[in-house]
Amino acid sequence: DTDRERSTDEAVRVILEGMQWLGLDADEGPYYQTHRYDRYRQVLAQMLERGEAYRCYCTKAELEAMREQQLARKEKPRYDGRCRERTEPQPGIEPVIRFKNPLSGPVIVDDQVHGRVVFDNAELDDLIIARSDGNPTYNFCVVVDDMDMGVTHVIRGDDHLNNTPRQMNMLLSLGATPPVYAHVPMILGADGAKLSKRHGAVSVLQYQQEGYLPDALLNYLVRLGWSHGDQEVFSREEMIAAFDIKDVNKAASAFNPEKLLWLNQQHLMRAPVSVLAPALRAHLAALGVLVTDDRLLEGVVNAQRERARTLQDMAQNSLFFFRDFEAFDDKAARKHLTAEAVPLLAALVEGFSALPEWNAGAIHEVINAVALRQGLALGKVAQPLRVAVTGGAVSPPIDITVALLGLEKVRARIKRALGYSSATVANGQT
RNA sequence: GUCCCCGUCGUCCAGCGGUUAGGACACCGCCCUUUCACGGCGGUAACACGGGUUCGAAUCCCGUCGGGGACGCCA
Repeated sequence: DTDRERSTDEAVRVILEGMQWLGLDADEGPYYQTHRYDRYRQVLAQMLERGEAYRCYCTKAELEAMREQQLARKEKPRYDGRCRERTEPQPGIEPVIRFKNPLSGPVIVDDQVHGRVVFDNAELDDLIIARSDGNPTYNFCVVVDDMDMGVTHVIRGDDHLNNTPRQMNMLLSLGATPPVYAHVPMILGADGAKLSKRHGAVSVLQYQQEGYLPDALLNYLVRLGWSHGDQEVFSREEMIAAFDIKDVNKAASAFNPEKLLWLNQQHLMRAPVSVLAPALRAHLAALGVLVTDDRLLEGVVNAQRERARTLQDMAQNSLFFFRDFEAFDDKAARKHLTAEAVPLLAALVEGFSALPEWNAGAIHEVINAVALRQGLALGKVAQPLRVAVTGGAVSPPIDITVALLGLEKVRARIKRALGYSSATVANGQT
């Protein structure tokens, strides 16, 4: 949080809650770099004293001119170290502090993903480690933190690979042993361009809101740049057991929302009711439905788990279980709630009402018997019934749906459907 | 522009000198089926290009091209 501008309470909260939702917990921390400024200043003073860092009095205009010239000469823009020998303060200028990077020689990064990467010190410049207001910068803070906190492994996106030699130089200068580095490939947007808000670079919490399971998101992400045979679906435990940083690829990968959706469904099919039920309850609540019947909630989870790709879908498609639908789906009603359906629905109500035991098996037999008696295919009876009790043409298996709904609601809804049928008959719309 | 990284189906991965180049998502058929799904079977689809090395290259080397990243008193 060394950047006062961007490090808002909200930004911090989103990170912490996102990690918590994913179940990615930490043994210590979190640590805030703003709380450690005294320590950074102490190291800064020490480096200044030892000549490992120096004050730079260059103005922004001067720096800008330098940059322009270098660009014009087709060179990599970088600070030329002109203040290295300048010892006298410049009046009216608050200096920044720069690290005195070695002028030559190689810096070798033995990266766990990329292998050996060699940089030339001549390519590196003296980076600013403290701003003119005295505040330390990120690249310096992390170095001090890595040293102080005994960090052994740094695993981060490979956009940081270029920072590594500078950080190693500072660590070496401070007499610390650099940690092991592993730079994992970046994730690009679905269009192959850098990930942006447009295509997926949203807060982790947004995936929660959209009805993804944390394990599914983790599963999707872990398979980017990594694999374990032909296995696609991993439980959290399986990921942990199979993963090895050494098996990670070097190439960036594109974010594919379709596959995430598929994986989420796979996890929805496998997850225990104990995790799905509360999650579905929350998504129903977001749609304005407060669930009071836990048995029903669990039944719905099991009935819907393989036909929803997100919990949001599941909630949306399950509304009719918890409250009466406002109107029949037009197309479905016109097709199935016909005059021919009236006697069928009447027979079903009769059959259901006479049932000594209320369960899917018994309900199935009633539907079957009605179809048989009328000489109709099962679908000819099932569809009108489905539209009658759910309002639409899509639902879990009709016997299970009816069983979950209960006799009372089923009777009321069929009665309502009979009203619809006779109304259309009266209007000559059949 | 300079430096660094990367390059197998549209996408995610397998492949580690000899394979009909394999799996998954998506897409297209067919099957299962009371709807929708799930599931099953089959199909379309790739080694960026050019040089080497080798009896033999997707696999090794070089170059080209392409993509990404870094180059900030941001992190």
